[in-house]
Amino acid sequence: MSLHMRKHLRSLLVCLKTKRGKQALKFDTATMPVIVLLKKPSAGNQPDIIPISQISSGKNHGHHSVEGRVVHKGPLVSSSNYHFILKGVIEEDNSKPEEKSSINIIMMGMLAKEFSQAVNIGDLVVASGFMVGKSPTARQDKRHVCNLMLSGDKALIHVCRHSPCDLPPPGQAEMKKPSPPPVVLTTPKYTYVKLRDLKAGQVFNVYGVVLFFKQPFKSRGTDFFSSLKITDQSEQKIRCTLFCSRMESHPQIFQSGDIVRLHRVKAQSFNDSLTLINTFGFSALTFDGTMDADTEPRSSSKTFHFTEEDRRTVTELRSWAASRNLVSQDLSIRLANAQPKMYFNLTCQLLAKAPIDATCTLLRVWDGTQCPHALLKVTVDANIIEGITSFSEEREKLIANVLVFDNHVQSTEHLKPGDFLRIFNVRAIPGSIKRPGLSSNQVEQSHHLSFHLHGGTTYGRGIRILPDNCPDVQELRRIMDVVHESIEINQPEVNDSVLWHAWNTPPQSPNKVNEASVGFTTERTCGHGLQPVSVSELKVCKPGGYHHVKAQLRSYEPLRLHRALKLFCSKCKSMQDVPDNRLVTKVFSDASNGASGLSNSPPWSLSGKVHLPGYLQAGGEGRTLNVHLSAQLVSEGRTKELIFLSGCTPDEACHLAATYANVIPVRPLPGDQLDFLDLTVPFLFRGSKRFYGCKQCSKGAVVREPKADGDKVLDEQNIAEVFGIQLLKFVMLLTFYLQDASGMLKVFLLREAEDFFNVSADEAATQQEAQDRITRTLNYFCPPEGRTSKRPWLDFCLAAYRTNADNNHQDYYQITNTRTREL
DNA sequence: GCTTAGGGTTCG
Repeated sequence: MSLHMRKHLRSLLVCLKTKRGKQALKFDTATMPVIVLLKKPSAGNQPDIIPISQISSGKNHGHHSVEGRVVHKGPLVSSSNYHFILKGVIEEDNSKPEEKSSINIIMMGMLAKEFSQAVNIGDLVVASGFMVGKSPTARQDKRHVCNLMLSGDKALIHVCRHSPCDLPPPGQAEMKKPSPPPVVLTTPKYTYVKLRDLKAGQVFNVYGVVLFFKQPFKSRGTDFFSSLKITDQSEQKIRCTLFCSRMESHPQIFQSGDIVRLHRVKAQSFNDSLTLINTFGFSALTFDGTMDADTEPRSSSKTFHFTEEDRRTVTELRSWAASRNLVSQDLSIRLANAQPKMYFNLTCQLLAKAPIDATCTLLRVWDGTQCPHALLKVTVDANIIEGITSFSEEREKLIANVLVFDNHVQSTEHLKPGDFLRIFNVRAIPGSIKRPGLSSNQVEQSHHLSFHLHGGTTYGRGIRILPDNCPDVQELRRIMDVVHESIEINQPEVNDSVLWHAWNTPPQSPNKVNEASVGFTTERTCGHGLQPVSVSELKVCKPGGYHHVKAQLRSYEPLRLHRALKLFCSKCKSMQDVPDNRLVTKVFSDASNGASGLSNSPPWSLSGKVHLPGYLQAGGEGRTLNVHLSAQLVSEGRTKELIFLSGCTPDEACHLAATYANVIPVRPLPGDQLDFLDLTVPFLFRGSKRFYGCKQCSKGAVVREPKADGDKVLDEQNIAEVFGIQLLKFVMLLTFYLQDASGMLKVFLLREAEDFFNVSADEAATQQEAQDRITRTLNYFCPPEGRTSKRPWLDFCLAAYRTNADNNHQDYYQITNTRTREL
């Protein structure tokens, strides 16, 4: 490839990139509508190229493309319907005069814009995914009687630059650089109408909250069909009937309450009410309807138009829907709550699938919870199972067999083990049902549940794969991780593993181990006269209030207990992880490298050097650090109360904290000022304790001379106050998964964690003994080597609450008025 | 080529 050609292509691609950036549109190079190629695509990679003369409006050109050289390129025109339109003409090379070998091409939408920027007159292009229409200008321009219309997802234009002669001669390379669009474009603006204002026969763009939906399914015709009912602030409920040849072009609705944006839908009267039907150029975006959820749209198209105003519309619809309690009946439940005869939506992970017969497929799924009812066991020949064929006994208890019938068998074909699914309108069927094709040696149980997805699409029956970024999937993964870990720990063969021992540093004092062998229990300290309820009863209680339960601790997280420690800001109420030691070391080291060490000292300080012995450094010969002392404290003989260190490591700060009451790592600023290191790391070392400040609430914190009036002791409180630092407090946060015969319940241990363990978070942060007590307690409640029967039954008092931000009516529970007692 | 389906529980 010649140099000027490379240059030209580079400038072309750069231009595409920057232009896109300005439009703030989503692009994926894989589906970029205009693709610049160095070679013509090989025959296998694109539809058949047919001669332009063979184009006819009566033919199906769905699999055809045409090739031609661009002989005319019109201006890019802004259009209210399609955002942009551009007309061009392509002509076949070596064309015969008697053939109609030049044809008008009309590009719409982003394709037009891309074409305008990327393609020049003289370029050879291959167009595919076009519609064929009658050319209204055929008489005048003497070109082909048809024109090619390119818009939407399928439309594609390849620009072929396969030989140097396609490129401009060297001298013209600069001139041929794509110029800005020849028309001044206004920002395209879509207008949306409220559902009450729809008029029959007209095409609209609308927003709506989904009240009901059916997954797209193959119609008897050529398209996938999906149906939904939406509403908006105008209180009108409107049904939508959508036909798209591609499954992905349908709105990707995961649950009722999702919000859809539909472009180019036509209002039609059907059965005395208006229905919306998609028309040419239809596109859909879908948003999570949950308040405060991400406003990232779900779309199969990479080139949708999405503005801040859209974001606002979504937010408004969300809060409106929340205030109207529109989607109160959430049919999604966990296996733990499945009851006989229930219809429900199951969000789960597929572990294995197996064809039973032509009308039935078995899906083996789990959602991390255990169904309280005995489940149907299905015996299937291992070699027809796709996915994991056998599970441990513990794992098997968590797996549900879902039998999928008739039309849904087809939609299981593309499912892969590991996929996260939502199965809509599953039915829990009690008792034993004979199924065709199943061997007779299946275990019959008197009271078992089986799960069926019946044929048909009533009530939105169907299966959908949920993408990884879906919040429900993330939640599921998290639960599964915990359950998975807890199952692994319960496996005897894993019990001795290095991992397990690594998590549990052996208790420091052997005496404590003996004490621990006696065990622990919990007791409630509240005066509530409440009768304990079962976990499943508790879940159906009205929100709020206190509840007593008797349950076993099935698992907890974090399993690595040091991660239960958090830093809490009492001012902004934020909670953060304690920074990892490697991160702390890096911040210290960056600060040392950035400091020259030669700056002047603040006027209030006495500066000097301190020598540290070599054993602190690996193989080092000792280090000399820059130190600053408060002149006033020194004059009062209180030299050992406070020292500022610059260029030190965290270990060195710790080491000096044995000699000096307060050690503050600093870095010199230009001039004679000192500054704190990044507030990610401790700003103060006192004895074995490290103190952190809130980044958010400590803006404007400065190192200044500490005031130590009279004999006032300098501690973390008054040091933080003097410097303007908002001190963070250690807290503990654990999640317990409590279980009784009726189900599993996730509860938090936060506010009263210190009372619960009878250990302060500060102690847990620094003292081995405190850490041991927590570890021993949890090991007793949830024995790593133990089976369910070994877990003691524990009494809890729980406070139930709903957070304001949450609109999916998820209840949360926190352990309160409960403490552990040594037996 | 211009339909397909147009919500309201099941064969198993």
